[in-house]
Amino acid sequence: MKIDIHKVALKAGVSIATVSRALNGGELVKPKTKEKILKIVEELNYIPNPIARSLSKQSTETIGVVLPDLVGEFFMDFIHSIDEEAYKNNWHVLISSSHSQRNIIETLIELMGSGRVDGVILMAPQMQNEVSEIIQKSKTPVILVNTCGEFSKIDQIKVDNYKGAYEVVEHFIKVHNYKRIGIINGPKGNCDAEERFSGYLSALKKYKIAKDSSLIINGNFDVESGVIGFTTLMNQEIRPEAIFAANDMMAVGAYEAAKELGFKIPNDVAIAGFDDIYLSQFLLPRLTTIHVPITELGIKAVKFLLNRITKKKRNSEAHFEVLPIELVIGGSCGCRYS
Amino acid sequence: MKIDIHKVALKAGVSIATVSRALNGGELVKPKTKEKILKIVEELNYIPNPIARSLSKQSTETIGVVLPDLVGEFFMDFIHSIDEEAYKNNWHVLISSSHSQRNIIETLIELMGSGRVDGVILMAPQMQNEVSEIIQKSKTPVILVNTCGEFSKIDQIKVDNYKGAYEVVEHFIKVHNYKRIGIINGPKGNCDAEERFSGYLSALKKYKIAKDSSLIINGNFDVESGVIGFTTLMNQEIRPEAIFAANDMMAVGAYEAAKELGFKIPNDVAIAGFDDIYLSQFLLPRLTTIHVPITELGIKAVKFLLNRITKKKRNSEAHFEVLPIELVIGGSCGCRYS
DNA sequence: GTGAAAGCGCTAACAG
DNA sequence: CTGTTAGCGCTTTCAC
Repeated sequence: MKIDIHKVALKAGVSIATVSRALNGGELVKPKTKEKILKIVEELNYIPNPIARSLSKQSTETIGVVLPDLVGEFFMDFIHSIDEEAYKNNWHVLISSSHSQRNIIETLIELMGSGRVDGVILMAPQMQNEVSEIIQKSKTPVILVNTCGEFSKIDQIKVDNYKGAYEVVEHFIKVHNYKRIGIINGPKGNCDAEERFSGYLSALKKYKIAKDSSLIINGNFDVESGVIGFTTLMNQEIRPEAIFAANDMMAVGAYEAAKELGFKIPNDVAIAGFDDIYLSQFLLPRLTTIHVPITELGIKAVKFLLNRITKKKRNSEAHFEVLPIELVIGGSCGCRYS
Repeated sequence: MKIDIHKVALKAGVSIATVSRALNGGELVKPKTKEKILKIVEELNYIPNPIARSLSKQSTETIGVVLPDLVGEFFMDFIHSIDEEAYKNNWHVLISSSHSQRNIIETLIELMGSGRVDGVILMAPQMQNEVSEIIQKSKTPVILVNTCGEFSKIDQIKVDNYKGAYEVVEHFIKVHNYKRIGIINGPKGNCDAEERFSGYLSALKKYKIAKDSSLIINGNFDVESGVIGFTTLMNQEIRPEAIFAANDMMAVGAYEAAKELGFKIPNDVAIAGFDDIYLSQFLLPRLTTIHVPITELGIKAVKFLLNRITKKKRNSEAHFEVLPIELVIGGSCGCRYS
């Protein structure tokens, strides 16, 4: 038998309003009454219906998370950190991903318009400008994660792709004295990829190494394009001494191709990646890469979003934050590593 | 400005009931009227409030997923497949995991009692019997995934752990003629682990190899316990010729320990795992393991659950299904593999 | 302090 | 075919 607030009220000999107050507000109810009610709630295992509550309060106490995809531990870690942080604040989390049949914009619009969530965390490295307009028009607070550009009224938090790439390349140059440094890029239009590429270029410039377009290969963040990228680079007359793969998955592809083609890492060519995925520590030699603080990203995203929602800071300055990354040295860059 | 069903009705010059019907039922509305309404809905970007709808219909069209944890690609893949399948049926998915502060039972009870979902998929390899009672008492349909035992009234779907383990060990014996086969077990009380252990024992028995308790080590499914397990096994006077790690993570630990201690796989000792995680294909040599059809598991879980919910098959026989696994041959068992 | 009653936005009889 | 109306379960004024 479904037990509702009326049953509790009946058994306690009070009105439903009092039950509601006892459960929420707090001190507007006589302690004795409250105690009695809570006891009965306990006995009956009464759980207030959150749907009804949401409808009445016009707030759901849940945040939506819109992701480009639902694959890999990277997103899992992100979700996990969001979930934990939300739970600490007694909020719920609704995950939405762009399905095969549906793109991110639709997902976002439906989520914001539906009243199903009070705010959303949007991770969209390939965000079109259209999206920012939609968000600015909406009354639902949104925080952008790993998006490019800066928007006047939207909170934003991201990882320091530029610096990460810069540090990798600088490490190649300063520590190992490599001059011919190739890069396997991420996909066009992907903001993470573009920032990483820009970090690569800056480092070269800083150390007065001329940009050589034969060393710049396009990839799209998957293993396969790492294989192709590596193969292309190493099949040239003059080979690179080092290759920066713009993410670890492509670095994995590079390892595969190296094995296939008989190149030794780092003796024949050094490799570095970006992301510090779990797998990267098991590659032989361990991959030199950039650690991305994904957990911190999730936690902070929740914090700022909740701030925006509950503190009614709807009009305050947009928050913009870039999280620092960290160079993780493995053996693939030429450093000795055990 | 929030736009609701009244605004649509007003603009269309009909009652809200008609709008509702035009949007839902279908053919009880004059085509002309319907068309007009739909046009206005479009214009206004009206999205029916799912909260209100749920309250009214007493159904949410969302399924809950309760997981032991939110870590690793295994769960990510599971979630992904559930999400896709649910989306195909226009259902939503709510993910709940046992948080650091809260156990799986509480999570389950709250979810079932709240009215937030119409049914739940519960993955609980360490399920206590208490849970099955709770489920049987509840009116919310639940499907159990990867749980031990069989319960009269609860749908259940799982992976064939027993057969998987059996096949691995049989492969060791029949193909490679190993006699001394060690095992690094999963945690006590974990059903997957127990079934795998039982498969191991059966295979030994079948081929008339005596059980040797010095070859049986306890682990708990993490890398660390793989390291310890391997080390323990290989530090004995008489070493095993092969080791079956009850999951891939522990096999990874075994690889690490092997490298540390200077053992070559598979020459000094053969290794096999279980799960076929993404990482396992990048180990050198590639790990021989058991592929678990996680995607199929998710899809079927959704299908049976929706069946139970929508077809009102609340009383029909409980569905019990064991999904077949598949032996994946790498080089770690001694087979040649490129 | 507590109760009565008016919604929250929508669906589903019940009339017409 | 379409409108009227009574809920769905809860929160929240407004009275008392």
